[in-house]
Amino acid sequence: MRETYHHGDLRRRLLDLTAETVAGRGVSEVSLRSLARAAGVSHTAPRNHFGSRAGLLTAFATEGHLILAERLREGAATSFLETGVAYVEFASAHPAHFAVMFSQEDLVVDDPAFVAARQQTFGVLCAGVEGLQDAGKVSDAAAAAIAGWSLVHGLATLALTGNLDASSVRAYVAEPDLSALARRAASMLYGSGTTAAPAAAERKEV
Amino acid sequence: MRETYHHGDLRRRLLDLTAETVAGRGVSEVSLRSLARAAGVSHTAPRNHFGSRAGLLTAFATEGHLILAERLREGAATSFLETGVAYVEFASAHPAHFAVMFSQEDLVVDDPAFVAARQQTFGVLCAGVEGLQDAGKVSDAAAAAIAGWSLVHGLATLALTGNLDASSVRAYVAEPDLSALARRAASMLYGSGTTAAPAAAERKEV
DNA sequence: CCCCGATGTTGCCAGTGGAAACATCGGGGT
DNA sequence: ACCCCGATGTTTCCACTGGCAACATCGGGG
Repeated sequence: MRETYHHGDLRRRLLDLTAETVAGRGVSEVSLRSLARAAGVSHTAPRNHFGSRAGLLTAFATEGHLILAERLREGAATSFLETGVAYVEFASAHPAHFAVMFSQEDLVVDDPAFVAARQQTFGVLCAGVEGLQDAGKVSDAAAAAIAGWSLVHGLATLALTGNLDASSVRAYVAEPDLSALARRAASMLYGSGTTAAPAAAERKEV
Repeated sequence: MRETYHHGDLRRRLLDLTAETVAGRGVSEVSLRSLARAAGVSHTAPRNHFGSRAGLLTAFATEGHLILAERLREGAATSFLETGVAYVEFASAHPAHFAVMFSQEDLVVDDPAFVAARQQTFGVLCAGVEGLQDAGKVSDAAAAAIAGWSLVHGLATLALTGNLDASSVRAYVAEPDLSALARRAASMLYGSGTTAAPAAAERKEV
């Protein structure tokens, strides 16, 4: 009843080890050989599952997009603002996945599974913007889409890379909770139209 | 009258080769040895100038921050909106520098020169936000600072990593000019307070 | 004039990605 | 029930890289 022949699901184990390594020491420290050692297999075993280092990172990024799309759908059920908050919360909860997903470096960008998973993420975002447009809450839907996505993506990126902590901007933001900060910042963009009391908004996120 | 003893300014040459390599094939393809070969020197010559691969990338990132800070000062002379536009235009004009500056990976983050240069960038941004606050144009200066920086940083990041082109969001943005797109998106954030006719705003940028 | 530090070279080592040839396990077709 | 064959994993090899140590060279300043 073992899931695979010899190891017992080496593929799953390698993806988990990737998450640990990226979160702890950065994506550049991810090597097929070190992961193989950690999993107790020979140094070419990972190639049977991912083909190459880029293949491993692509599979990892694909996993990330599937999780993110699910989180965005949950947020979208509440409001477009919460969709953005969910975006930042995903980055905070899965920093390793987030870092790899958008690196576009060392990724097999035309991998079918990856492209499909990424399309799910984009699909939820675009659906949210269409909702705003239909409700007449924004005049320039294109700018709203780009601005909203850029804002949450930039906030997540800056927070994860430590640039928020290291900067003198830190003097402005005593806010330790990234979710609350995301809600405050995003409210500035859609403040009048989408939510009157952003800090009190209820959420169903895990 | 040669600037250096043997090569003629190997340091400058290596930084230029780094820009070419990062822009063309990604930061992971930057190796001290390949750059040394391209410069026609032995494989350890770069170590005399940068100490290590991380040292090279840190020097490269430092150079980027000095350029960015200068561009931001020019934009800040016009308006805070133009400061944000200048941020995106820098990323577009110097994609290699931008990618390395915020990677926080393979960087000697406590390098004094790097920290000082980064502080220049943050200083200009914070000064711009203080200007907005003093003018009473924003109520929540902290959120405004984070939101503004996040928006332009996210837009630049998404554009450079190709996620803007690859996504179905592309259906919304026929806008080929990244500067104009940045102005449209940023206008949504400060539209009422800082500029009435964003598209017509004059600029002194090069 | 000559010493010494900046600059560059040669040789070495360990770690890595990748490929080929081979071994093993066990499910499915017969 | 048997055995073939593909999935999984191993062994062995190569080229490239980062880093270190010992050495060579250049030329400005004491």
